[in-house]
Amino acid sequence: MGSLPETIPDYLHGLNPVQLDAVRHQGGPLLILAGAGSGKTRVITYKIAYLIRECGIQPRSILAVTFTNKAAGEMRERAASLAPGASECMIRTFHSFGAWFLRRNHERAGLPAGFTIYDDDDVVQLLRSLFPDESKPHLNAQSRAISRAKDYALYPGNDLSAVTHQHEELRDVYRRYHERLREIGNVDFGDLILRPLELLRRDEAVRTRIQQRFRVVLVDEYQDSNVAQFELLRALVGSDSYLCVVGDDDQSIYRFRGAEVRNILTFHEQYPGTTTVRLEQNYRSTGSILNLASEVVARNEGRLGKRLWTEREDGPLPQLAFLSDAEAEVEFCVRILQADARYSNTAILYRTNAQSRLFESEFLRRGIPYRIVGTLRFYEREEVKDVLAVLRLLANPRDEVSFRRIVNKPARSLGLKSVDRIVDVALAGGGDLLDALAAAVPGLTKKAEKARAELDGVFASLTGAVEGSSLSVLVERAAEETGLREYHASQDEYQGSGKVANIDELVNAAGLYGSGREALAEFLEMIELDANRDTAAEDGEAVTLITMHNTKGLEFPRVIITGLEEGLFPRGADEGPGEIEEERRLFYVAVTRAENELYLTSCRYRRLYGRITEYAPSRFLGEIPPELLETLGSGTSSRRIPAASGDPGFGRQGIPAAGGTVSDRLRSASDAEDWEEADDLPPGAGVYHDDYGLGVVQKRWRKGTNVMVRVGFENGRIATFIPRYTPLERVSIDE
DNA sequence: CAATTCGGGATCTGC
DNA sequence: TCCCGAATTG
Repeated sequence: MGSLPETIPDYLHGLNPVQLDAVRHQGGPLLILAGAGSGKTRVITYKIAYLIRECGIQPRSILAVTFTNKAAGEMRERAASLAPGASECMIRTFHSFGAWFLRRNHERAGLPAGFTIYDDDDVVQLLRSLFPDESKPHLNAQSRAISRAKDYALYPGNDLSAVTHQHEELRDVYRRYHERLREIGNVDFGDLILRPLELLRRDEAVRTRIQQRFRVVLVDEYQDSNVAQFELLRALVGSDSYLCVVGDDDQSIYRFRGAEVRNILTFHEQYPGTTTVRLEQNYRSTGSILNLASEVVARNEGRLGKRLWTEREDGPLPQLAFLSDAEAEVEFCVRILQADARYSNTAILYRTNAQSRLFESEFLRRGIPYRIVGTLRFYEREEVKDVLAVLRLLANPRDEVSFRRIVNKPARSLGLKSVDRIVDVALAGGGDLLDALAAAVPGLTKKAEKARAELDGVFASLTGAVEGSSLSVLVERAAEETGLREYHASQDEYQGSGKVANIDELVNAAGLYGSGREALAEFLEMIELDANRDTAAEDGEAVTLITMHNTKGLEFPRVIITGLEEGLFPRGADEGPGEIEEERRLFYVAVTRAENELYLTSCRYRRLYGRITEYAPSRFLGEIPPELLETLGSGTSSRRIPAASGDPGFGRQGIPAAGGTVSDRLRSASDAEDWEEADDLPPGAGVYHDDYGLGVVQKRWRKGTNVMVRVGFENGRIATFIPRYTPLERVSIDE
């Protein structure tokens, strides 16, 4: 690596001293612990520029890995503006890097050139064709377990008990899935990491070549990496490569899909000689927002520890509103929105996508413009997946999942039986389904036989078009000649959906690619991996509706975090302490999105599966020192705020309501509900049960004529009771 | 083989 | 409450 320049180049002058250290660091491994809003992207992009401009590193020997395409795109753009050569760097997501690598080495990796990527839905379909008698929920669970196993780099032969309790069953399911997927010649998301890892481990020539190519490896959002990615990184980084990872252990929120916080917590052990740099100055939020965030996350045990600070002033205190129900919550948000002409200043955050519904319908009704980030992903739409299935089948004719998807859509009298016969013929002869379609298939009815011949004609013609015409023409013809376009057009007609428009969008997108098999594979890869590109225009005055997970990396002048109720957020109230810590980190992420103003809302009643359920306020509210926020309408709370205690899973006290506050007025409507039989057992109340001991009421709802309560006990048990029949003694649980 | 109806169960987060 | 899959019927 080049020598340190004597003077600091001009373009680095905007950096603070710690950032500058991180940018100029050379030699051994570097871990940058970058707090929320600490200018992380800035540091990475400046570092890329610095490596190119000052250290004489070839741009093409720099690999930067991110977790989302959005982050990759942003990094690419910003780096290129600092150092023109940076456009030659390889800046990709882990998965997209894996796909690139496999595409380039497909032969050595044992894959056909036209392999495509199966998403979760495809995986379930494949499992379904292997185990037709299993229920869908069960297959969903198996698919999740398999993908989790792959996150941990586990194979069917490994001990899978970490992934599921039914590991014997999973082993068999996983094994058959694994074999079938190899026969088909496609990969799933996990394979995009695992198969490059396998190849690098077993093929020294490939490993040496790639290690020589990438002299510098940068990883963003390292706290979200999983075990397989950790291993891949290790195989990728040679002894003379420079490795720099950037992340924030406090923002690790993807455990459910295999992210392993330990990767970042133990990085310095895995890579001896690591230099650690902490970016703790926050440039985003006011002091009072940061105070609140820090207080909450400080309760987590498993963290490296870091305290954000800011030069900004304290600003207004975050506000907390207790509301009666989700309708009142919408109303509350609307009022905040109306205090400011700029809708785009505000983001409304929620834990689950389902919560967006009420906001959508109300905003639609009132003419409040909004945009939803990341719910319906473009390629997951039915019509898009249909057309893609045709294309994928052209790319890889052994793709059984895609074949089954479109063979009888629109209906052409090829039912399950006939399709099975065709697939059987294919399996008997190498697995090529398009060949089977062209062959004589025994046992078909006259009608089915005619349909088979027709479909064969369609695919023969499309196959011919793969090399001959441009990709957008191919996509167009694929939609047209299979009848999918017409099929969806008629759906549009009586549903008023915009399916054809989406197909057109797909045709458009294909226009950016060339022609031929390679372009086709590249296009399909982009669609699969760049899942949530917004079809709607980004700009314009609109409120943002978004899940907390999706806000990672974003910021807004004003943030409203909704649904702070025990059981909704944190969600995994009945799971282990690890789950709660993860939820707490998610809360931290959500809070630190806010630049100037922060609002928190908590509803007493919420409709769940058509039933009205009463919830206790989120325990996180009890973890905030009262002086750090303003409870709406008065200085005192109008509802029981859970008091924090040493044991994060337990303990809160009943503070009787203080009347006459704004929040009281806001929640008038549904309070009229009577809960006679369990009147002294509202959520948050302490109870004693003869067998289970001390507990806290988590939820209360109606079932038929009975009132039910769900109680979380000190010993970790969760149980549901009908208070009318079960003796539950109301107790005070103050220490 | 396709269309209609009915009943039971429930996606939490997402590359 | 809503949606999907199974059973039923044409």
